[in-house]
Amino acid sequence: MDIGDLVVFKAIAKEQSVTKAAHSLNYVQSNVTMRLKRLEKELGTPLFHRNARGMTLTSSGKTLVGYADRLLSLMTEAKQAMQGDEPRGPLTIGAIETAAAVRLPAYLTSFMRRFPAVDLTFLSGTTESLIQDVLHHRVDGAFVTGPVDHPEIDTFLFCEEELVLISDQEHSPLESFQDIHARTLVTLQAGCMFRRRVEQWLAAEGIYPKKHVEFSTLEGLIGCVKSGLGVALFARAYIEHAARGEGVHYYEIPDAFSHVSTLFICRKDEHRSKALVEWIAAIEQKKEC
Amino acid sequence: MDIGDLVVFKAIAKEQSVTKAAHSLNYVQSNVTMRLKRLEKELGTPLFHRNARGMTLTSSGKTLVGYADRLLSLMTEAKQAMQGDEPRGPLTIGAIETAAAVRLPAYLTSFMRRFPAVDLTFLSGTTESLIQDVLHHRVDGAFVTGPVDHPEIDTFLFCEEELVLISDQEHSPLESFQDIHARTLVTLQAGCMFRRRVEQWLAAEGIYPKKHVEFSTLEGLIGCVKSGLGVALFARAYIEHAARGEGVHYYEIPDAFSHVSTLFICRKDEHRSKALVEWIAAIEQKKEC
DNA sequence: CTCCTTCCATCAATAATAATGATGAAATAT
DNA sequence: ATATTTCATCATTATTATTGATGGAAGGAG
Repeated sequence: MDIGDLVVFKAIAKEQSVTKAAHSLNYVQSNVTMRLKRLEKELGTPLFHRNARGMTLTSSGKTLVGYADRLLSLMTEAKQAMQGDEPRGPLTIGAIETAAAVRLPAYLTSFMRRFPAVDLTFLSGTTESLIQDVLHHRVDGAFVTGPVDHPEIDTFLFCEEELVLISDQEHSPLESFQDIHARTLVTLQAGCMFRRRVEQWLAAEGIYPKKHVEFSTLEGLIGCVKSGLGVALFARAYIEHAARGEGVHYYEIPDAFSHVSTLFICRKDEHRSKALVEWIAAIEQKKEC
Repeated sequence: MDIGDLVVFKAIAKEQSVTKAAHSLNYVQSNVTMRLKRLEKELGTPLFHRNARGMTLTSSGKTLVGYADRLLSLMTEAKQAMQGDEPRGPLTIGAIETAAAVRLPAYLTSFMRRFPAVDLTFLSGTTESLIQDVLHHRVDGAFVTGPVDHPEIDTFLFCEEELVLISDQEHSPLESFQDIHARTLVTLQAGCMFRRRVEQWLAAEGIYPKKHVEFSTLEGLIGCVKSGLGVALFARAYIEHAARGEGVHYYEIPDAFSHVSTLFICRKDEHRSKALVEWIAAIEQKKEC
């Protein structure tokens, strides 16, 4: 069943005449007749009564008018959904745990409020896995730890984090970083930039923690630090946010290792959906403030 | 936006590959590529990411999948609505007042229960106007007073009515039909078979009523007879039905004028909708009982 | 690293389909 | 009766869809 035939059919039904329908469609009469015949043949039922003065719908024809209307309006809706200026449709964003936790929620809420037709999905991963996700189109973009330098990827600075060393308040405060020798180091799983940074720093300082425990979630990690399991490197903003800092000591570490940038990345070359364009625009606008 | 293109698009989305989609559709690969390109051009947005190993949906593509599903299933539904064995769609039936009043309601109720997908519409008229309505497709069929003899029309006996003369009970009962000379004759509007029959009969008897009042509805007519306005010719079944006979005398008239058949008529040659075929079948079945 | 395979895009040629314009037949209105 | 209006049919032309062959780009295997 061809859509064009349905348009022709509707015109005939409206004009109650093949000739008039042909005029209104800027077709020749015989063409309209042929298309109607094809439609009737395909459906196996006459759609019009042929009167001497024109055409009137049969029972089947009346039924088809309803379906034709629905089909054509659904098709129009589909086109508008694809072409409309308003962003809509799915937008899948990846984020490392740390970014997802503190800075994103507020941003995300305002975006969803502004573009309610966008169907936002989030998933988390490590910087490395997210870069692969972006390259393979598994996500439209992702928040990762900088720097990222890849010929296929565009980067946008989202925020800068300062890493601090955290420990619990039950143990006596650390006198110097050398005290870490006697403590357990708690990190997220391999691949997390926080973990790589802490390893770089400790290697530079010549410090080797007594033990190493690996966690997969941020909340789990911070809970363990609080309960005295060990020390960890963490984003200051996150610690200071929402009273998560209670029961925790924190210590600044050297600048060279403390500064971590969170970037939003997406593929460079590709066509970007309206939703993604707006998402990036919102990030750049936020940076200005 | 061509439906065929949407089918091709869905195949590509399902197979995540132009080549595989071409195979599954029994097309050549280049053809599938072309159709996809056309669709993307028409919608002004890429629908797939081109990876080296195949195709993955873009954001717009994901949106379109939803619409394509809806469109295709609506189209299938439309076809089934047109071709399905179950009667459905509009069925417009005309009836003279007398038939519509007594005999039809029960029949109609059972039909609607049996074929809920049929959208039944009723309208009333005179035998003459209804014959024209049938010929001009304004109704699919009609109940009229027989006999009907027209080369384009098929007839089916619906029921036989016996006409009786009715008068009120306030006046003294009629001693003979000659008493009608002194009474008012109440009829339906011109064109009603009851009226024609009463005129034929009275002419044959040489009776000329004092006055003549014309009504347009049955209930109005019978109400007026009851209140003593005059006499009328009426179907016995209707008078005896649902206590309408209270307050009314009735008198049999000669056989030659008393028997009236109610026929169902419809166009002879035309394609008949499933609903109409069932409607006629039900009438013929009823006759057997 | 190179070859091999797999995938999609492009293009020219052909097959299929749609649109046209002319003609005919049937039914009304003049 | 005649002119007019209607839709159907048909041959012709224009357009579009499909094919088959070729090329380039990206992984995977050796």
